[in-house]
Amino acid sequence: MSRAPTLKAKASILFPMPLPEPFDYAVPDGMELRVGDHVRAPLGQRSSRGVVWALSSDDGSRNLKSVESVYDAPPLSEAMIEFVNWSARYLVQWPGIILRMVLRSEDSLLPSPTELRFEAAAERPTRMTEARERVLRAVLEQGPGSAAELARLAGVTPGVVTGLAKAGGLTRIERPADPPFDPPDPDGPGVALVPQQQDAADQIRRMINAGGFQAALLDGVTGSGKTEVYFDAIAHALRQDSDAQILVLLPEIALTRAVTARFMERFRAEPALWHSDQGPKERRRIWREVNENRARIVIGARSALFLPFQNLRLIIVDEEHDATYKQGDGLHYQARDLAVVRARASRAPVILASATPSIESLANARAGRYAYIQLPDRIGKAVLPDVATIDLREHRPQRGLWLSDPLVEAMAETLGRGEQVLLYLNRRGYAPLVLCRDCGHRMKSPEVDAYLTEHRYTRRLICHLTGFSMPRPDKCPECGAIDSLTSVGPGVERVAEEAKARFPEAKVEILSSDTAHSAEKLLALIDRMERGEIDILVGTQIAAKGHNFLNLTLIGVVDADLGLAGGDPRAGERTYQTLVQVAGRAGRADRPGRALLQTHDPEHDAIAALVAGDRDRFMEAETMAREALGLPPYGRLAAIIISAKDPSQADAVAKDWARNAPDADGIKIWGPAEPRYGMVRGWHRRRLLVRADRDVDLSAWLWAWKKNMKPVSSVRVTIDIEPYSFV
DNA sequence: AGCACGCCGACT
DNA sequence: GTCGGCGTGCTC
Repeated sequence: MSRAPTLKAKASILFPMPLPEPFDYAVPDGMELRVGDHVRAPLGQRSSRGVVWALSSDDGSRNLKSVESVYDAPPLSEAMIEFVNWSARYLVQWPGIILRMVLRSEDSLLPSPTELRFEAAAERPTRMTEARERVLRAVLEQGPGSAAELARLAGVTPGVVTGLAKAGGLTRIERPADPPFDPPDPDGPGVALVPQQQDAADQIRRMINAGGFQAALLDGVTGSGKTEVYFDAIAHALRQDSDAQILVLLPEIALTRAVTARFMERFRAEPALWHSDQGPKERRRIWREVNENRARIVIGARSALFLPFQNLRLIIVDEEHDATYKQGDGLHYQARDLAVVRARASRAPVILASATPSIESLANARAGRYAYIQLPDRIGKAVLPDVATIDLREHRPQRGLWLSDPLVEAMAETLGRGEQVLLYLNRRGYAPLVLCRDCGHRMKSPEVDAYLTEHRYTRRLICHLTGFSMPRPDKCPECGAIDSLTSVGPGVERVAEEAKARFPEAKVEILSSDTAHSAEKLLALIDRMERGEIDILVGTQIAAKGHNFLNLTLIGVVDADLGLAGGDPRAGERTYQTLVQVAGRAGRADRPGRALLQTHDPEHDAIAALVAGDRDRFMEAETMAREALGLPPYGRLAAIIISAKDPSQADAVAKDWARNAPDADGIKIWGPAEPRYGMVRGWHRRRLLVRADRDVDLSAWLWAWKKNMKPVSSVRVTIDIEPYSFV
């Protein structure tokens, strides 16, 4: 008589590491495991955190190690696992690399630690001292606080606070250090939608009602009220499913304080705000709260895509065209595209919103893959500004100056009316290049192939790529000539200097990532601009986004040609989008604004279309150019970046990859070539570019290629799907 | 990613 | 004689 073998359970565990596949472990007797559970398991000499990727029965053919322990936390959802698997395959990365993006918060699986705080007690202790008196005053003024906080406020040692508490003068309260998020209220105060907004909102409501995945492009000009429309969508999603989670992706998180306030007002609860420079405590809190489905509305930068949502019912990607959605180092990904993947895995709708949609999204909308929702008109009296060009060939500023006469005249008029001016130039610092007049030596960054930018305010030369910086030397490091170094080209500091010289009475300020390096600094500057304490604001990219400067009526674009040149097929589109955004800053109130673009090429499609206010014409021209070249979305691109300390080794490996590419129809390989920054931090880089027809499964082909190549230690190979910069 | 193993230079 | 540099290889 044979006994059925007792089949034990086997768990495949994925670790957040670059391992090629999940590893198998025995499930010990009595351990209950679900797919998605967070576990610890022995890996080599150590114990590592991982996730149960699959469960099956163990045939006993291999001697497996056992799972060590299970975390008492909700498992990752099936949708999450599907998302990780799918994006790993798409991005040609081991799944553990993607999982590492998910498990970024160290101790968020443990219960929230508690912190001890003290509040005023009902009665005073019998023994009072001067120090205790001060502590009590601090509590009454400031409310409850930790011993350290109260001690600092009262100017005593923390011992006094705890002593007073022991004596009965204070009550101890324990509370979680990571306070839970309150549920949002879909019926908070909202703005009544105008008919065109209502139409758009109804379309999105129908998508939500239908359930399941669908993508939509919400195409609305600046000021058309897109935000109210997606607020309505969020409210609707919350009403349909009281446990729904909603993700709102934004490109520039530093600018979301104002947005956060709007969310708080509309939904009567704090939204979770996720971005890269949020402190570890807040990250831990948000990760846990998202995982336990208490953080219901999450506003985040691109990495919020990897948060462990349990019941994601709606994704909104605001300013979907924005280039910052493309992650450029470490893991290369395009958050807008992965948002669509994530929505599909979650069987939920995704809304891509923009006033200047990307060519990719427009093409998807035209082809019917995305629903196309338009908001053609500005709300209220605000009108789009008048856009005109100033031909720099005709109105050349004097040597070393950057503002043409017509622009200066327009500034004088505007300031004379008591209105504000924004000068836009996407270049930080004083000058983008410093060179020696005697020997022609150009000041370069030591580890990269890039020029140093002069910052006059700090009197330093800075590399914007590596962060390297040095004091501005007074003699040429090459030929030793004294005072021969000269600053070439304009940066915002230099333009501000010129504006000050032209308008000595005006209050001039600079808005760039150097002057607004913290959210507070940025808000303070924006605040002063709004209150009219600044007459001329000189700003970079950072000034182009989402503020309402009601008294701003003139935008001067110092160099509208920046970015139009070069081999980047997206340059024209990006310039156009930025110019529309910048121009859209003017005349948001009932006062019409105008924008003046200084250019050497007024006939260029992007500039001409902007002046004509004819976006469709511009997009049409760009789309046709891309189609003719077989570039995205009419073809697929991938870059293989090979880097090594030894340049000849980089060359050899790059050539080896090129030689060993699998044969396939509809695929073409260019290179190896040296990219723009051919050397970064001592690593020499080479690049292969792959173009594939639309119907080719480029990821599958790249996988075959990658598996065919033997990894060479000391040489790094990175694959970048849909690269953005390949000039 | 970690971590151990391994094979060559300057130290008590 | 040994401590330790980081190149190479493995982890169910």
